[in-house]
Amino acid sequence: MPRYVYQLRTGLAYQSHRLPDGRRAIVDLFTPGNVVGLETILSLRASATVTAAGPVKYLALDPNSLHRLMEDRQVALCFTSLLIEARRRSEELVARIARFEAPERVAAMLIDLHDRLRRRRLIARSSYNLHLTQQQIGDHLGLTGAHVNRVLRWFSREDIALVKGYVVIIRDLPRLRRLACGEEATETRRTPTSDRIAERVS
Amino acid sequence: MPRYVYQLRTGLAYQSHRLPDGRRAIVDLFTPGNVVGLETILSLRASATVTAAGPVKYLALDPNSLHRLMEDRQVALCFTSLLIEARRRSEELVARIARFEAPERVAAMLIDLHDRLRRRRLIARSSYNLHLTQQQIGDHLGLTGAHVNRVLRWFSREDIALVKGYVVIIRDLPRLRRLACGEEATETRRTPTSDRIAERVS
DNA sequence: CGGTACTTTGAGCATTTTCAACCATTGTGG
DNA sequence: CCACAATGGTTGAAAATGCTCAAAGTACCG
Repeated sequence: MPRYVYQLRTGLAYQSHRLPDGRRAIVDLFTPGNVVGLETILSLRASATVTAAGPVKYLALDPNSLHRLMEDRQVALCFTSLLIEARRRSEELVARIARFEAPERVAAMLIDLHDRLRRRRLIARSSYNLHLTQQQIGDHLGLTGAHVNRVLRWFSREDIALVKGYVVIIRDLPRLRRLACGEEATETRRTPTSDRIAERVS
Repeated sequence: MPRYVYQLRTGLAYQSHRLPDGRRAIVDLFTPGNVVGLETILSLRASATVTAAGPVKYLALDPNSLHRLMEDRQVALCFTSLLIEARRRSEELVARIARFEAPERVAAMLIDLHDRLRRRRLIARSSYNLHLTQQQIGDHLGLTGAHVNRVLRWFSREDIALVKGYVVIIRDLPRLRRLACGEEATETRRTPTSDRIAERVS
């Protein structure tokens, strides 16, 4: 059953999977400009749910208009490019969750959103709107809401970033960025062991 | 700099990211039929490395032939479909790593590969070839090699599946499948608490 | 053989979860 | 204006899952 395709205009939306026992994973975040439901290009059913996080505006494309648009080679290429972009987002998220510690994950998410919004000139003075609860952030990063809270408190104490009431204020962008790249030791990280260095040069 | 696109014919390959301090994440596994390097369709540089896991055969497409092929609408659609499939793989991997416990992650990987190979009739009697070290499996699932080992020993003791010397033998497919869906309690999982059930029905 | 790469295992430890309680804010109906 | 319920944030103590490190075992290969 073909469905609509949406382009987000303002606000934030996310795509999530839910497990039988209630666990939830938020597998992608959408910022303005992102297109939702690209898999319906090929009339495939969506496997996941998309939810608006807070108030959003979007542009809806019905399946017929979409097919007409896809006749145009340029438009088709553009959609392909959006798909490639979405895939890269997913891959980076995998790496982030698989190999980052909690503070790095949160930092990476904050930086990622900062950069995406900034590229669209939707950001002023390193502050932006993030309409997600700490539980939702946890579901996105593979953490519990409680632990997200602890990390955010730590960011706050260290004056790295403040996240309060759906607003993010980045106080130390360079440091946050280093954290987001796994280049800065977190609270308790040890220095690399000798064989980890050995592995690097091999 | 446009590069080649490859279709894997036999064997296994993977795409990985590496962090500055040596940590590695294997963000996608390729089985026969999968296409590697799709992002070069749009002349984008690849951000990740692709590695063959053991002996492989593949078909290489140089950028020129690729562009000629893409003239054909049907072929272009086919590539789009491959991209959508790749994206779905990534999303499922995110959910798996974010919300599954270690045994579920390993089970999900084994089942996923089993199903993908079976669809291509590359599997006989629930046994197949998996040319990955336990360390590589860990890098794929966000675990350490040592812990992957413990999970595999447990699968072996419980006679769920045997993974030895790059060969997987599934002994209890239904149970492995239940584990892979998060529907079966692992070693130490408690029964769902009442409010988790409450969340489910809400 | 010696070497290399991988697996296996144990002991101790760290990060993160669980569970529980309490607080803050906001909206709602009386 | 005041309960009040509902939602989300904050925090602590205990538990656990998974990690680190180290050592020994196995298998293969030149």
